[in-house]
Parts: sequence; C-alpha cells; structure tokens
Amino acid sequence: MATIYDVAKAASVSPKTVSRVLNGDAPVGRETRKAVEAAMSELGYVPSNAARMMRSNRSGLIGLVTGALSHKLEPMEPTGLPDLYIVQGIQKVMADSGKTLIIADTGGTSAKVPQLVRTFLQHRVEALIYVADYHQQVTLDTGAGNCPVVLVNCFDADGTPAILPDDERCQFDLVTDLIRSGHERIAYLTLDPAMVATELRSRGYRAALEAAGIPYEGALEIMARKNVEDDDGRLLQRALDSVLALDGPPTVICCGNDEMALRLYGLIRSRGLRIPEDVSVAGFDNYRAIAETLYPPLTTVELPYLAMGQRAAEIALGMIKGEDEQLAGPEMVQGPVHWRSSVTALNSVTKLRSNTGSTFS
Amino acid sequence: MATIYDVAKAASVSPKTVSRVLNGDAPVGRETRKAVEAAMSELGYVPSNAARMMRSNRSGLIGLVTGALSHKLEPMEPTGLPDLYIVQGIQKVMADSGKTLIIADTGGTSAKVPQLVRTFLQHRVEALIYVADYHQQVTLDTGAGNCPVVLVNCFDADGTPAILPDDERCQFDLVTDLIRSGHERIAYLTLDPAMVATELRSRGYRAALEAAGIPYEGALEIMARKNVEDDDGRLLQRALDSVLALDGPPTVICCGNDEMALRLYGLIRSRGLRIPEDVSVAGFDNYRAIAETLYPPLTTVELPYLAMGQRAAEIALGMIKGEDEQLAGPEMVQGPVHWRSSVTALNSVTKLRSNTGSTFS
DNA sequence: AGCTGCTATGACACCGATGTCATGACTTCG
DNA sequence: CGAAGTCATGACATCGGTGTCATAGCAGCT
Repeated sequence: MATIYDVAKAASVSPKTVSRVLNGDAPVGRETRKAVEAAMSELGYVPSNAARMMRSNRSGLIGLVTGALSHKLEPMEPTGLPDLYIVQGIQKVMADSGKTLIIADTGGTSAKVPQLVRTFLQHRVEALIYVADYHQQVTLDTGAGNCPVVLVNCFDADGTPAILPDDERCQFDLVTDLIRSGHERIAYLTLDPAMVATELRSRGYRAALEAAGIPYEGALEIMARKNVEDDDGRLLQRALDSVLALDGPPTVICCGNDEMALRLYGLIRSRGLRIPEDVSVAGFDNYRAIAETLYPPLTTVELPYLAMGQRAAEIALGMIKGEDEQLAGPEMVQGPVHWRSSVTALNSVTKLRSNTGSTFS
Repeated sequence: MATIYDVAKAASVSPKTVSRVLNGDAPVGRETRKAVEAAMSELGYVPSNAARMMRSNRSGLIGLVTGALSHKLEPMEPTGLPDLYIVQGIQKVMADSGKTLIIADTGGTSAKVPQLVRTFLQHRVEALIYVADYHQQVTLDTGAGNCPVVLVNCFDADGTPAILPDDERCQFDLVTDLIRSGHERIAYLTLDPAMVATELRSRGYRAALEAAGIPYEGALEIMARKNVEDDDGRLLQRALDSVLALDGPPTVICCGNDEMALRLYGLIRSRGLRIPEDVSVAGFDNYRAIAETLYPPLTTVELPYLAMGQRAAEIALGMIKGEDEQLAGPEMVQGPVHWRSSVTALNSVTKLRSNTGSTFS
C-alpha cells in the first residue's frame, strides 16, 4: 500500500505538502496541488487512519455493544426487534457526522461485555453506546474510564446517560384514542410482569382510564404471556376466554405487543368472532411486518426506536465534543399511535384526530 | 491514556519488556512480569491498536457494507430481514477469530458505497464483505485494490467470491415434501418476477412437480405481488380467487414468502375457508415472528442466512490467510423445510421424514 | 529602503507500539 | 574449564502520518 512518502516522491514535494493537500489545513499552490492529486490517484493512495490517529488521538470510531445481532437466535424474544431500529438510528447519525461504527455483539450473555469493551478501548473509540434488546435495568461493567457511555433501551443505577422508550405514555395515548373513538370496555392482555415495560404500560393503561373517568376493572387486565414458561399460547387462550366470558365483555382488546395480536387474531376467529365487527384489537410496537400485513391491519402504537437511536448518537457526539449536557436522568422518547382498521369507532366520530400526534393510515 | 512507556517507568523496566508481557513472544522473568502486570492494571493501561498496527500492518478489522440497517425504512421490502441474520452469522465467526467488525450502511442507495469502502480502506480493513438485502446481481465499485472481497446474497459479473441462497433447491424440497404428504394440486403464488429469487424458486417448483410426475399447470402458478406498484394486496386477492375458481382447486397454496402467507390467512378465512382443513398453506423464509406465531403455525422453508454469513466470514478469513480457495463461482447454501400444522397430510403417512433434512416442529 | 505580513514549502520531531540486534548472566556439555 | 546455548533484558530504529518551527519569496505600507 502506497504511503504519503511515495506520493511525495512521485509529486516531487515534501510529505508535509501532501498532508496539506489531504487536510486542506494550509494553503497549497495550484500547480503543486494538481501534481499531488495526480500522484495520489496514480498510486491509488489511501491515507492510513492508524498513523493519523497516532498524532491526532482521534480514531473516528464509535463502539456499539448490542445483543441486536444475536437475540433472534433465542426462542423467547420478549419484544420484536427494536434494537435493530435503534442501531439503524445510531448508524445514520454517526455516518452523517463522519464517524465509523464498530459493532460487537454480546451473543446473548452479558459475560462477554468487558472483553468487548476492552477491544473497543484498544481501538480507542471516542464513545461507547450500549443497546439493550428490551427495556431493562443493567449494570454495565465498562471499565471504560473516561470514555463517554450512553445507554439505549436500558438504564443503570449510576445515572449513566440513557435513552428510554416512554412505555407509559405510549400506552396512555393508545388507550386514550380508543376511548375517544367510543370504547369503554377495554381489555388489556399483558406481557410478562417481570419486564419493566409491562409495569409501565400497565400504568399508562390505568391512567388513561382514570383520565376519562372510566373505573378500572381488574378482570379486564390479564397477564397473557410469560417469558420463562413455554406456554405455547395457552395463557393467551385462557386470558381471551376469561375476558370474553365477562358480563360486560370488552369491545376492544389491547395486546402486550403486535405478535400477541397476531396470535389473538387466530384465536378470536377460531371462536367464531369477527375483527373488528365483534371485537376490536390493538397491538403495541408497530411491528410493521405484522401490523401492516395482518388482515385487517392492526391499530398499534409505535415506540420510536429509530429516534431513540438518533438521540443517543447525538448525545454521544455531544459528550465527545465535551458539551457537558449533563443528562441527569434517563431521557424518555415517545411515538405515535397508528390507527388502522382493526378497531371500529363506536361513536359517530366527526373529529377523531387526537392531540397526541397519532397517524391514520 | 497511559502508554507503554508509562507502564515501563512504573515497573522500572524497558518498554520492550512490557511489550513482551503483552504479547508473550519472548520469555519474561516471573517477578518482572508481576511488576509489569501490576503497573498495567494500576494505570488502567490499554494498548493502542493504532500504534500496534503501524508495525504489524494488521488492523484486526473487517469491513461490512450492508443495507441491513436501513432497508426497513422503505415501505417496499421485497423480503423479510435476511441480511440481519447474515450479519449475525458473520459477526459470530469474526468474533470467534478475534476480528472486529466495522459496519457501514448504504442507507438504501448504492451511491454511497465507494465512499464507505474508502473509509474502510483508511482503517485498513483486512477484508470487505458486502451483504445485499435480497438475492440480486450487483456491480460493486470497490476500488478495493488487493483487499479481499466477499459478496453475500448477491453476485456480480466478475466472478467475485459470493455466497448465495439456493432458492431453487429450497422450493424444490418444500414442494417435494408437500407431494410426499399426498398433495398433487399445488398452487404457487409468486413474488415479483423481476427478482432473481422468484425465477429460481419457480424452477424449483416445476422441477419438483416433474420429478414426481405431476404435470405442470400454468393456471396454478400466478404472480401475486409486484414490488413497484402499491397493489395493497389486490394482486393477491385476485390470484387467490383465480386458483380457488379452478375446476380442480389446489389442496395447498405455496406463497412467495411468509408475509404473503400471513396475508393469505386473512383472505382465505374471509372467504369462509378453514386452514388447513379446506386448504393448506405453505410459506417461504421461515420468518419466525410470523411462521411460529400464526395460527395454525406455518409450514415453510428456511433460507439459511445465518449459515451463509458464517460461510462468508470463513471464506474471507481464508482469503486473508492467503489460502487461495479460488472460489470459482458463487457458492450455494440450502436450508431445511419446517413442517408445521398449516399443511395437512392427505395420505396416511407413516414415515414422512424427507431425505432433505426437514425439521418438524 | 526598510519593515510587516502573507503565501508556499520543507526539515524535523513525535505519536505508541514492535522488530532487530546486542548484551550480560547463567546453565549445560564435551 | 572453556565453548556453546538459553534466558532475560534493553537500546534503537521504524511504521505513516501530523504538529511545530523555520525559511524564502513577494506584495503592500510607511
């Protein structure tokens, strides 16, 4: 591989002049510049980032630790594939600011993390971003020293800057929209209560009911999914039958996520009911491969994973620049409700558009 | 950040001795080693890969160009998310061999590729892997010079080493299994014929029929999806009604992919038919979020994207080591049929297990 | 003319590791 | 007992860029 000295010799100038052409940090004569550029393309010269870094101490690298690439190997995925969207958002912002992403995967176990972080530090990453595959608390053993760290989709006890989905607010918005379209008997089939998100969404559900003056009814909110047990959908069946058997059966059923909604479609139909004529269904996540493809398309709320990734990247860049943004606590991000035909409006609505920025598609 | 000189000073040895402790390339006295190790952890020393690379010329980096991270922004995704599995496979192998992946995303347009490759070359990647989001032909303007390049899920005209899914064989295996379980009227609703995969799978479908002595019938193979037009599923509806209206309607309908199958479930039911009692359905891709969650679970064939990624990584590593594997043409990889309850066996089968390594779940 | 200021360029040290070679102490063998 | 071999260690050059400083040429101003 050609070096800057080769180029200098070929253009009959000093290496420093070549460097100046490369970086444009000092004026270079028109003729000289031409000669240098010719020599560079002649030799197929590409500057070495390693050598450059030796002096400038800027690697241009951002380290990304994730379980994104591996979590789909596991049969039990608590959520869809949010981390991929997050990575995508980070990638976009970093690329725009000229940074290069180096990615390592935990392979599911967090045991590897210290090793991965070490590798990153060897490469002198300018910042470290950790992306979790679902909303959770972590204790990140970085040993990163002074390297800026940003957490996404997770948080720790030390107040490390973190970007989190606003599960509570999203569920609140969704249920509020349902109420606005005339629903009052709203069932909620939840995910594993061990998950942080489940508790938060549950709060949002109750808050929405309360805000509308609808009394909360325990029988309408049922756990329909456990991550640990291989329940094979039996929990969901039981939960569905349980709410359908109520004196006042629900007019709409909210699901913990879009996958559950997909399953529910089958179950509801096998019980001879039509969607949405007999019962409406709403999801969570806006997992588009499901929500848009289902028949009828699924009303759901989107967690803005892409935006979370972007925001995390921006914060990391800010920390690199030394702007002590002092992100005190975790930053919450919310997303829009996607209104689709799996939910009927029970009242004759003239103006359904909610004030929460819902989209109708 | 502490340097090797700081460590040397703290341990009262020469830098070279510290280097020897780090690399273990020459004997070091027991006491000396201890002192050096103490100094290293004391100072939180992490060696600089950049400096290391200056001499050894080994970056330990592998460049990965992909559209994986961004293709889901596009409303029209021809396939599921195979590239993510591929990336995952690559990641795994590379991590095991101590390489670090640096990832750049095309953002959908291939215009950025030369720029991305340039960045990679600046980082002196040891190999370049290009991952396409669906089976296609590409013309990769690498300008990579002597840097090894491996293509995955795509191929070019120059005979660059490539790993491809064996669409034809997979479809052949699936249809063969259907035939073995007693089906003879087998419809096939295809994806956009402009896609390479569509043509290949179609060939597999016909070959399977021929191998079983079942005459091919044009009316049973219908294009049900165009990528360009926003058909909103109308093509699929028309295709379904068309095959159902035939004199001898199909006992099983094969779909171009699992998403189409998901859509088809809804359509079939809205026509009053039951799955699989009235008509069986098969997919393609083993997109698990759909195939395993649908009710009933979907029989489909898996394209071994993970394995493809692993294989590509292995080949890249081989090329780095200089083993001229001389991968003449593209290498094809196939995957298993996943037999689930969306297909009924028409004959009373005692031993259905096919010779193609199908799995039954 | 003499001074200042700008442009264009080069010489040289330096970043942080490692490869090469040299050296002194100690062991082993004929 | 001396030669040869091993062990443990250090001095120094080197990888490919960039920061610092020096220098020479030339225009503009007083």
